[in-house]
Amino acid sequence: MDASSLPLDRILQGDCIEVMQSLPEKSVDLIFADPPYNLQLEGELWRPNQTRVDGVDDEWDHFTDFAEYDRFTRQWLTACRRVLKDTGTIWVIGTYHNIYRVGTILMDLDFWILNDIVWIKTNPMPNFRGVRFTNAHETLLWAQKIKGARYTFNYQAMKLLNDGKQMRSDWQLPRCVGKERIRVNGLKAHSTQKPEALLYRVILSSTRPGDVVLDPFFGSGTTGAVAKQTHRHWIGIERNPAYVAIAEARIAAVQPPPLHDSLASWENRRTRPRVSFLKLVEKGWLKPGQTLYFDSSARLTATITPEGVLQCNGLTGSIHQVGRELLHAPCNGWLHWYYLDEAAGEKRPIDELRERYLREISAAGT
Amino acid sequence: MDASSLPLDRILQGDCIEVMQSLPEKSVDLIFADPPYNLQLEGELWRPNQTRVDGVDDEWDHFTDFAEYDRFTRQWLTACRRVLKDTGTIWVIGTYHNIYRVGTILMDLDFWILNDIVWIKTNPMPNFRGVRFTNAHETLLWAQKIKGARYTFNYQAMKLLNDGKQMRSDWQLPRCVGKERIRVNGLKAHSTQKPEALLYRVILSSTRPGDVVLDPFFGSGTTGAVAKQTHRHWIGIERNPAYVAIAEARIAAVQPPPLHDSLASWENRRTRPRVSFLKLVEKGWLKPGQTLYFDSSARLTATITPEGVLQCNGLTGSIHQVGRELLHAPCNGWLHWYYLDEAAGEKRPIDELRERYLREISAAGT
DNA sequence: GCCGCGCTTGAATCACGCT
DNA sequence: GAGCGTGATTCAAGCGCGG
Repeated sequence: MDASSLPLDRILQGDCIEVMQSLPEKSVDLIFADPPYNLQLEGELWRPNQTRVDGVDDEWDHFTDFAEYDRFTRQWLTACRRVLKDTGTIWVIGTYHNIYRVGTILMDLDFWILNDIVWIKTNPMPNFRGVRFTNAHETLLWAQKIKGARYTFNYQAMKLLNDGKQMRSDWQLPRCVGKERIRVNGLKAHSTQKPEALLYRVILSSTRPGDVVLDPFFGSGTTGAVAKQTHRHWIGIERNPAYVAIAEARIAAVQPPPLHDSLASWENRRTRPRVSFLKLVEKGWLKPGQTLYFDSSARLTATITPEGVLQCNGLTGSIHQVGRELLHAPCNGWLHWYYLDEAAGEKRPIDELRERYLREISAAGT
Repeated sequence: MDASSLPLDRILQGDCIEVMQSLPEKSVDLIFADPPYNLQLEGELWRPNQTRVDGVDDEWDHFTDFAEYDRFTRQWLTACRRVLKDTGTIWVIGTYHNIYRVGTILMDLDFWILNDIVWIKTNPMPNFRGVRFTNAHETLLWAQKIKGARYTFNYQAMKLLNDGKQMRSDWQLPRCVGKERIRVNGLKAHSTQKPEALLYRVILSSTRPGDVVLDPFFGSGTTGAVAKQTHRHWIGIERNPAYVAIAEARIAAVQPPPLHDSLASWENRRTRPRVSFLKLVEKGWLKPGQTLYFDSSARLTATITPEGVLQCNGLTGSIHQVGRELLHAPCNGWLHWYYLDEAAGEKRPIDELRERYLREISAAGT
């Protein structure tokens, strides 16, 4: 099989080590791997209200000892290394049960760690017995195949995702719950489905549109869904046919938005102009005296001044500053204020006007 | 040297492996270790006898470095294991450069990880070149010497420190800056001085007053300062005489507050005396033959026997055992059974009688 | 339609001391 | 050291229901 025969945008059913060995070498740009954690749970766990916790006891998470887990880890990481392009990078997620062993083996196989990232869960499961600290995070390792090689890092896209400040190594995101969690007959389809927001940061930060993303432990297919959503190619490998079916249906339902007006198109365009809110007033798209609505609320409103700042309950400041006061937290005003679109008769986010402005000046420049 | 000759509240100048080997075994309750990790700059610290071979290729050199670091790590962790009591625990702090190797070796030496904690820095150094995520955290591993052994975790003290909710594995604390940072002639006395708030959580969570805390990489002495402040004994080991002098002066200046009115004192529900249900019958507060009501229900009832156990539908057992049968789940009987208070004409929880009993024996003891 | 309340649930290495 | 009896212990979200 040569590089041209790479099976793109498909799920390959089978053992990930064997399947990867059958793929052409140096052919994928990114690997995201969510391997078994080797949790080693013993006995039952009860909540204080006398209900039982439905823990992870899947067959795929059973290993006899550390040596077997290490051998397995070394094998699949070696296979990953072979299919990665020399400029490629790999992400691996885990908890203290396995991530220290994975990190050591990554280093031993000459991967070069670029960052470790902690996914801080806003809604972790508590420690019901009060005998340890609440396990409220998981760890992601990001490593490049070859130390010193060129790699993709979309600094500006990450900065925009983080309110205009550099993205840090701590990511606060909720667990995968609610509508996003896939259920079959009311039961969770996969015991460890990851949130799409997590994969969104992974894929957006370290690939470009059109790149190939491989996930050797595909599970419910979150990696494929987000890759498709962000206009990346994807390859999934999954042993369990039931998971394959679930992931296929899930990804088929994804309708990617147009590439050009999403963060997904943001490569390292460090020169992307920042837009002053005043520009929108100067364009006449918003007018002094006009009302803006915070988070689409009918009650929280502000008035635009001729200087392009907001007035709200005696408070005057930028869209970010006023938003910050209302939220009592850091605030990217572009993402919180809405204006009344009279033609449509509905509220629209002002961020759409920023995008429109950027398209205009971009068109003028070409 | 036997346990009685443990050199408490002192700094021992020397190589930590040798010094620990000279201490009595199974003698300390807690170890906090902040080991060096930068191989290239600090290699001499852990391989005094090694000579570097010129002309080796990168791969060999690279392997040699990891192997040497691992050997050093295994040596000092083995020495730690020897001096720890069987009920003892150890904390190790590091970054992605070393913590994955440390974690693996900890596990290989049969330490049992209790938690990994991420110290999220509220004021990290930015990534000036914009080529990675801002490195905004460090990792602490907390492990016990022997899996399944009893260990100290002051759950309630931690909960109080965290606004009444259980403490999580993510700790947001600033770096050591400002007045706390020790300076000599305007320069940092130690390049990696840890904040006292970090050690406060470590020591408070996992030791009791009077326990012995050992720090094999004592540096500027933060561990000793916080241990003294919280009425724990401490032992510091440090190679560099300049650091020893700084730490000694620093700790001498610490004035511990009274123990009793701080979180540093140690009391919780787990350690108060257990009450046998029979005691309430002996006191005459409940009588053989009397009826108890489960969860205040009128239907589920039980009869007290002279032996202080319950009879319920042919079932006989303790308040916990019978409750367990009724609930089909683990049950703390104190919180589920009610008795009829004839004077008040209403049902009252039997836990109130336990509280009354505890007050009586507490008053009698003083 | 909105609000508030109650129920459910989650990658979890989840007790401890006395006999 | 094993067995056994006592008894300590939960947070954020989503969802459904009733007012």
